[in-house]
Amino acid sequence: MMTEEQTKTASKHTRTRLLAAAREVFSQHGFQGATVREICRRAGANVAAVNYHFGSKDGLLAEALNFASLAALQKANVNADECPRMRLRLFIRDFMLMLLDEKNPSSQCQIMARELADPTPALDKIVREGIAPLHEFLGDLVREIAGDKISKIELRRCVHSIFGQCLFYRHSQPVLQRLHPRLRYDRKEIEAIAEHIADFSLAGLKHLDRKPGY
Amino acid sequence: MMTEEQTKTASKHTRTRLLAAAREVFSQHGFQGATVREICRRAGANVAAVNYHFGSKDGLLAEALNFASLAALQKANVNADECPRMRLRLFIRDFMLMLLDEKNPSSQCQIMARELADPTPALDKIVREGIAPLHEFLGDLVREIAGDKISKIELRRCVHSIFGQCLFYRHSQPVLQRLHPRLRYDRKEIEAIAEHIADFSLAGLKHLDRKPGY
Amino acid sequence: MMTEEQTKTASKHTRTRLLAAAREVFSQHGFQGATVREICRRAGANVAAVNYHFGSKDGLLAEALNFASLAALQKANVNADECPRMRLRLFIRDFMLMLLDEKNPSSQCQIMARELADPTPALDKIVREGIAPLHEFLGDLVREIAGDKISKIELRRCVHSIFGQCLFYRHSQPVLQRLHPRLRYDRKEIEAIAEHIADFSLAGLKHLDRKPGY
Amino acid sequence: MMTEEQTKTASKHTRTRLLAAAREVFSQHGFQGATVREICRRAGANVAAVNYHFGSKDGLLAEALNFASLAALQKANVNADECPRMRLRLFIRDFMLMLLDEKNPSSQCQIMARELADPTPALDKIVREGIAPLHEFLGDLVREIAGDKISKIELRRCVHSIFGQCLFYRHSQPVLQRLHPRLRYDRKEIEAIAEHIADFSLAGLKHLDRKPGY
DNA sequence: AATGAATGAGCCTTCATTCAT
DNA sequence: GATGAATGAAGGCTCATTCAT
Repeated sequence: MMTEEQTKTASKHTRTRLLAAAREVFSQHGFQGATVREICRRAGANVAAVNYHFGSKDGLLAEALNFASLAALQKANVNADECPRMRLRLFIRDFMLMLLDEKNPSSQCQIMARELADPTPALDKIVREGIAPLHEFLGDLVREIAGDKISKIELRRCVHSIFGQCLFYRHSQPVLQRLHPRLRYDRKEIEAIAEHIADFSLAGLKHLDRKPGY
Repeated sequence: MMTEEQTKTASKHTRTRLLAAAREVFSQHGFQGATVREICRRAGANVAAVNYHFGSKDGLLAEALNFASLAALQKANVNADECPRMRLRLFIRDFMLMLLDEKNPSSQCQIMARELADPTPALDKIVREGIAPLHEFLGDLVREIAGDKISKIELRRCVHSIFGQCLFYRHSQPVLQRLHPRLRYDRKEIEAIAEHIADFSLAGLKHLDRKPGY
Repeated sequence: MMTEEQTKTASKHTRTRLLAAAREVFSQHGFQGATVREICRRAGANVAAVNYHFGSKDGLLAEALNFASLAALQKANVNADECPRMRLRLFIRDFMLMLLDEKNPSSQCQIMARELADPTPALDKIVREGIAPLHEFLGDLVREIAGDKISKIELRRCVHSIFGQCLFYRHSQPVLQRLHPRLRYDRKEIEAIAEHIADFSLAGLKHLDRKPGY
Repeated sequence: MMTEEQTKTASKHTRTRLLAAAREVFSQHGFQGATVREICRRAGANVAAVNYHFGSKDGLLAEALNFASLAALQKANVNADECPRMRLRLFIRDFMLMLLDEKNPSSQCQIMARELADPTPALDKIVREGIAPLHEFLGDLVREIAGDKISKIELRRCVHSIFGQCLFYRHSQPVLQRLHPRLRYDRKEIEAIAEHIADFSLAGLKHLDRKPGY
């Protein structure tokens, strides 16, 4: 006999619920900080469920990773019928929304961001399939904006500058909460921040024209 | 019976050696990843030493934190007889050297950077005594450069943009190692990166003149 | 949808395949060391198959036991048209071949030999249906050789001496592999060992004539 | 506050008590069948004690092994002022007493006998330090009895025959208990068995004279 | 002032077994 | 007749912490 609540919870397959719970817990506590027990508890499953479905905690992480949203973001950007500078704006905005959306507590980006500070064996896969393509994508976009005069090294550093500005709001979130306790990162605020980063970065990129070779 | 070497090592108070060891281990493995045993082993002390001297692992972290170098960095910058833009260059360079210097494995900044991703009770102290003053300092400097027309909000975001670019190289180090395995962050490379960040940021700041209020 | 291969494999009842797999795994890893999963995997069956068909791991062991080959060995020996001493030689040779034959990985004897060291509930059945008749058989044979003068106690000890010599090569196999790494137990070697045991034992039995009553 | 019982139990150092408990449990259940929890329970220690003192279950087994009694047995035999045949009798008797003494439930021999059926990483050490010297010792003794005409191969097989007879009473104990439920292996019975094995074996060895080269 | 020994909570994993279909 | 999914008990081990000296 199940309560309605349980029925509802159990309606999705345990496997799927485990993945959802894992994304939540991993993004909140990091891989090391997360416990299989907590994940199973949230998924309404037995402790052994993780090992049954994914072989190990590592295996669960590997499957919890999902680069679809990152790929979608890139695809949408390529398809946008806009000039490169505008597409950079769009990219930063979409990326920031993805990074900071509180409504999606199991955001892939949060898990990935966690991995940076505390790498696990899964980081190789993350870099290969998630981050490297993203850096390449942004590199291409920056090249379109900055022109061919920009050196490879400088291009890379510009990409880092842009990602650094964006990721700061995720990595430093616990700090920012303490520095500015009242600030809420709602959609409007996120878009404003994205606009700032875009302005700031486009100005930075423009500057390179006048200091070629470097 | 102790060898001379041991006597020499033990001559510094165990307490001091524990702190040094803690800074090393915390900066390398993060708070959660560090183990009391490893710290005591490196300090040549007993497992119980940490709890004896500092009450707990948390207490050890709290005492291991040392904001002197951060304060020194700010003081040196204020005293520099340079224009604000040049002082921003200096600041970024010194900050980056502090963040990435591999020769100083117990860098406070590395510990603090770790804390961002995985807050412990010590984070409050870190933010209050280390990060908040630093943000304020950079805020003042940015204001000197950008002028009074810049809004408070915009000022804050510029500070974030600068710190974000700098911290990226620390937070994303595991990723960067995989993306560019050959790159070594020696002093020359760090200074080049700092120069890029300064150029990029100064251009970003300049741009604000033409978009006041925002 | 099944491939023809699978169909062919599955054509034997799952039950039968489970028994075969169980004999293999039990003889290789012992009862405790064997896992239901491994048995089911080798049988190409579901994890639940063992419990479905045999109720439990214990039940599987009970059914996996098969004393047919032991009975056959005794019957063949009885039917051999030879003198008792020659029949003892035959018996030891056949028993050793059964014990050590590597080509028959699911040998009953190997399972039974395992049981000796680590009794399970199945041991009662093994003793009753397998070992006790065997001891009785060998006891009769020894009596034929040693004559009626030999006491019951002494008879029993002689049976033990013979079985002990034989079983040593199975029980101590891991040790023997380390003591004499190069030695291979092929058919020729096994027969040579059997001949030695027979010689040694017949000499031992003969000696009793001169020391009756003991 | 401790009860007198606890005080008494705790009077020996935990480490020592753990070793005693381990020998008991290992000899009763084998390495795999033994649980760290049970060992700690019997030693009146915490579950973590084993890992603290011995690093792991494996480490505990390695330290629980003690070849002193085996070595003592050999030394006593060498020092005995007897003829080789008599020394073989003595050896078998002492060895059997060691193997079967029920008053010493943590007998090294019982642990070693367990290892044979289910080898662990410790078996290498056991063979190297315990069994190999023992086989060598018995080999030398047998050569003294059988003379130099005996081939190396035959010598080895005789050693195996003698050890096989002795070990049978240990390995097959669960079976023997079921075959002869009334029989008790008290000192008198053990000595009688040892005498039988010695008689049987000496007769077996004598026989070799008449069948040299083999 | 400091330590070696010991603790207990908790973690990941394995395994035989059971459930629902 | 048989299965994939799920369970719960238990196991070895790690770790920060505490105890007795």
